[in-house]
Amino acid sequence: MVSLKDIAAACGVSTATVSKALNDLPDISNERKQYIREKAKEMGYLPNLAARALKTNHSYNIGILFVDDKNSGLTHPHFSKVLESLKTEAESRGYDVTFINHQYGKRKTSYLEHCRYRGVDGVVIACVDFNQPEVLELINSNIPTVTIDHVFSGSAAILSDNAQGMRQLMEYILSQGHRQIAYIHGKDSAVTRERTVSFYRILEEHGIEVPDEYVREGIYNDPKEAAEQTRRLLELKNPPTCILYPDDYASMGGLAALKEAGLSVPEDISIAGFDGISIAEILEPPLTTLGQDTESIGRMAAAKLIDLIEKPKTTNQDIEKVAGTLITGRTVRKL
Amino acid sequence: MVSLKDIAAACGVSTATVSKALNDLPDISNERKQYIREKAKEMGYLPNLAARALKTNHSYNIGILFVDDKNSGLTHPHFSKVLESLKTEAESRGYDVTFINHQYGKRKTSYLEHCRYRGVDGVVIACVDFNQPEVLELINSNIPTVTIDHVFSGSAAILSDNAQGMRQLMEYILSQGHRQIAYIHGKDSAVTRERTVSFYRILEEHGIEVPDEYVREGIYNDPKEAAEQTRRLLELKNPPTCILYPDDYASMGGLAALKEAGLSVPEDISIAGFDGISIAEILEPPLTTLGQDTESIGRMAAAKLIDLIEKPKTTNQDIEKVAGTLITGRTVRKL
DNA sequence: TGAAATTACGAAAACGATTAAGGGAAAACA
DNA sequence: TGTTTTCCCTTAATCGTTTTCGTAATTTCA
Repeated sequence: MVSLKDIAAACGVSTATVSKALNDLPDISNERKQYIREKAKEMGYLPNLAARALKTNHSYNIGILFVDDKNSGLTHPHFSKVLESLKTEAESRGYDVTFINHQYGKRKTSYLEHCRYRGVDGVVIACVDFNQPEVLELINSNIPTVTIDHVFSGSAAILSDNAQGMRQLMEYILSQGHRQIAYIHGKDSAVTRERTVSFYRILEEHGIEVPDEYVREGIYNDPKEAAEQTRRLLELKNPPTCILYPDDYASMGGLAALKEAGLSVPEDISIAGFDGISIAEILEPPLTTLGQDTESIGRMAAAKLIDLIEKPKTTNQDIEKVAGTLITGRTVRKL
Repeated sequence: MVSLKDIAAACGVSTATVSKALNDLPDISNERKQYIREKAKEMGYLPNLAARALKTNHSYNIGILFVDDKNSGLTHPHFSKVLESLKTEAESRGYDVTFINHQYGKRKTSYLEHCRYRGVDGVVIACVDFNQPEVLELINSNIPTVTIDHVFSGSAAILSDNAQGMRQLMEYILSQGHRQIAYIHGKDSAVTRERTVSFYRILEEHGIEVPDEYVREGIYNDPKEAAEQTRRLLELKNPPTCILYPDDYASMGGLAALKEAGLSVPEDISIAGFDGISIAEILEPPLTTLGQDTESIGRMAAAKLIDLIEKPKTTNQDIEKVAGTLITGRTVRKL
């Protein structure tokens, strides 16, 4: 591997000069700067990141902390898309992405330890239980953090506009004439609360009362549980004409349960998901859902974190909302 | 951050001694070794990876090169599961995982350059066009590599046993009485060839002739294309009783096309996928498919690569096959 | 008991970069 | 002409490890 020293030798200057030339510092005459840069390119020079990191405490590496209940990791139907876009943005700014966890080699480490050990410059936190002390420890550390879908003092945040999304979805369903709308929501979390509150508010605005049995707790991304809750809803004396699921993936479980019960969607009963994962659109009929702007969420999270890393002056407490888009699909029929 | 120097000071020894004690070198008396280790733990010492990497040229970082035609990245329905298991295994052995690509910051880099720059200790290569010169350059470099689903001289490989998988799937379909079996395969690749050859061979073994129109080229993980090819098959004078798709995800496109054409599965026509992605089992009816052992593939790839990194004596040319499992599902009916 | 071998440690160089401080030469100024 | 600035460049320290080599102290052996 060619190092600064080699270039210095080839150019007949000191390594300091080469370093400055390559980093575009003002301390070097223009012609020499050009010459050195050309020579470096010609020699195929690649800076040694380890050496640079050692000296500057800057690794060009950002961490992702992402641990959902179901341990889906990279296979999470919704977040894998966010991650993909996050990764793309990070890469385009010269950062690599490392997953943070607490199993490291033989020993358990805290998230913070893993971050320090790997020397990440910052961390994006998504989809974890934000009340875990371990997570708090990380957020309260001096490592810059950006959280997704959760606001935390001491951390910037990117939020999907769940309330507005729920509104778009509900307004559409209501416009199709539905009045008996059930909602199988996910486990309690900031996102869940936001959506649920929005759900109740919108119905109230329309003067519609919701029977308690219509609102049930399910589990995010758990089709079996969604199927189970769906069966419960079907047993009601007065079953809903439309069922909302916590997410698209769960809604597929609901769909299966309905089919098993001999009902067809949307002729006999309507359903809607949330997220807009890619499978939703290739179902027949395509799923009615609220498409989250995963591309923006991921990109903005990376961008914000890197801004925080590179210009720490930026306030640590800004929050950006990302709007979703209604995907009409065909699983909600006109009554 | 506490460094070797701090521990050395606290223990009244030199940094060399501390380093040796922590790395369990024989050059240190046992009692002192114990004492130093305790002190280090007590002080919350974490080694500085950058410094270590600089000195040892070992980053405890492995690269993943993974670029499919559809640029699905982390959202690839099948490989995301392989990656997840790969990542888990790597982490359990103290390695982090970095994605390799050729957009890095502003400039384009070759895969090899990215690897050298990030200083990865080895690379797992999957799902790329193995004929690209860039990929060859990487494989022929001195960086240890493991390829998935492709054999290359100069690289270890983990292979899914596609021929055997195809056999299991076909034998099942044949056992259900099907004789008119169409196959929409993916674009040409080692995997595609292996499956296609197996497909023809098995039919031949059973004395069944395949009309040319029954074997069509589709695209992996492309439901739209699968739908299109499905429609073509339905137009035939003598349409098949069962359609094989390149993968489960594509088969959902086929399923939608069939449904649109007013056919129900499996009553009117049977279908089968390949891979065994999680959605397959929550469809109603659940998809008949060949489940690939993604867990093993990912784990073995990571394990082999790390073995290669840590004990370079291991031959560079060993190949392991991973068997799949038939997932019966209910989309192939008995004729 | 004296020589050889072993053990346990430390001093110091190195890895490849960044960067503060210093200095020589040219340019600017009086 | 002498002094001050300015411009470029070098020297050298430093980041936190690992590792070679030297050596003092101890043990082993003849």
